[in-house]
Amino acid sequence: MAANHVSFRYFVLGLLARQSMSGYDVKRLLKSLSWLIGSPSFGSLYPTLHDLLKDGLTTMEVVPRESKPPRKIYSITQAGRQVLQDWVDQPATPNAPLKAFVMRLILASNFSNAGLIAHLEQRRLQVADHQAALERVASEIDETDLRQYLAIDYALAIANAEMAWLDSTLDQLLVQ
Amino acid sequence: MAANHVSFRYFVLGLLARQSMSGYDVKRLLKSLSWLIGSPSFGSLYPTLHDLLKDGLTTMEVVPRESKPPRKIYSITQAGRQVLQDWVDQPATPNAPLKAFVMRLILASNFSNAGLIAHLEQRRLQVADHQAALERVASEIDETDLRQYLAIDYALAIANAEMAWLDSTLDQLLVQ
DNA sequence: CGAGGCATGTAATACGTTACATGATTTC
DNA sequence: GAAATCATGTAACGTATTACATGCCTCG
Repeated sequence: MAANHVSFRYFVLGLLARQSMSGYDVKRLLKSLSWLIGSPSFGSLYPTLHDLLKDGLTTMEVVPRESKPPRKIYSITQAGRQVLQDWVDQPATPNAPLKAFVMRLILASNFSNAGLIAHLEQRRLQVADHQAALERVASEIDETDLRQYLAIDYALAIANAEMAWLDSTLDQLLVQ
Repeated sequence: MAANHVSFRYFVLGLLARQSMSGYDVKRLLKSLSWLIGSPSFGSLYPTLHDLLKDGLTTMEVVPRESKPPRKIYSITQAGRQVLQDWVDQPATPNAPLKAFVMRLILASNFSNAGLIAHLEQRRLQVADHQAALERVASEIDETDLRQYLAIDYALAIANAEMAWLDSTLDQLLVQ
């Protein structure tokens, strides 16, 4: 139920776990990371912040400023940290989109090493599946039209790069 | 206005331009390509198909089968091809998500060489921007926590791979 | 004999974007 | 002096997912 909403909610909570900040700050941070995960509009960000507050996962402090609208600084609570930890420790859903993987990757780096490794290994399995599926498709169209092959070739290039990164990163984490 | 919906609509139309098929066939095809673009549910696919038909961009033929529900085969019309061509020839929106790029890449391979090159060059500019943004973020956090650097490193690895693919593919297309 | 694929479709619900509202300050 | 950034928020609207409804066939 509502996996996207839930993960975005927790992702925002995770950003607040690193550092207390205002909604505007969250937006700015998200924008700088927007390439692979996108950046939600204020229309969904502010209500999310209000929900987290209402559920006791954050607290909010109004910081007034002279002749400017006051900033509202959100901080994570103990309850919030617990909920976040539980979420990060959960195994990823089987066919999670790239976006979900990256969001968890950003947060997982704050938590247990074992969880991080599990997360990467889970992703490795998925990427391997995708590679196989892409190669299957490639073998079917290869001979007909080179132009049609472009998109598959692109996807394979990305998948191979991701696989290489996962392998080398897992190596480094396991050696430690 | 509703760029996502519009592009998905046209993307389906583009798949029908390659080959006439049923809604179920479209779903299967989308699933095989689902890695980078996702695969919509029937709840949005069937209404989209109905819309395209209603707007005269496709025709539909009911193919009955003994003791099975009949299949509904959709084919693109001349009007549909025109609309599709116009859409493909449009320059990509400035900050289009990866998904939109891939959808257009899949379709662009069916159309003009010049349009395809323009599409790739447009994307090249965007990826270069992203690389710069990621490196800016990387330089800010580098020294503090190596674990936090992971997600940035991941994104950079993907961006670099995409850049390499774009360069080599553009080379090939321009030589011809 | 149950699970999953084939094949279509609708309705309720949840989600997200766009547009609106307000207003000072900084940058070109 | 216009445009962008800072800073918050709500309401209308569009879009998508999930769940429901139906039913046969095939593979293990």
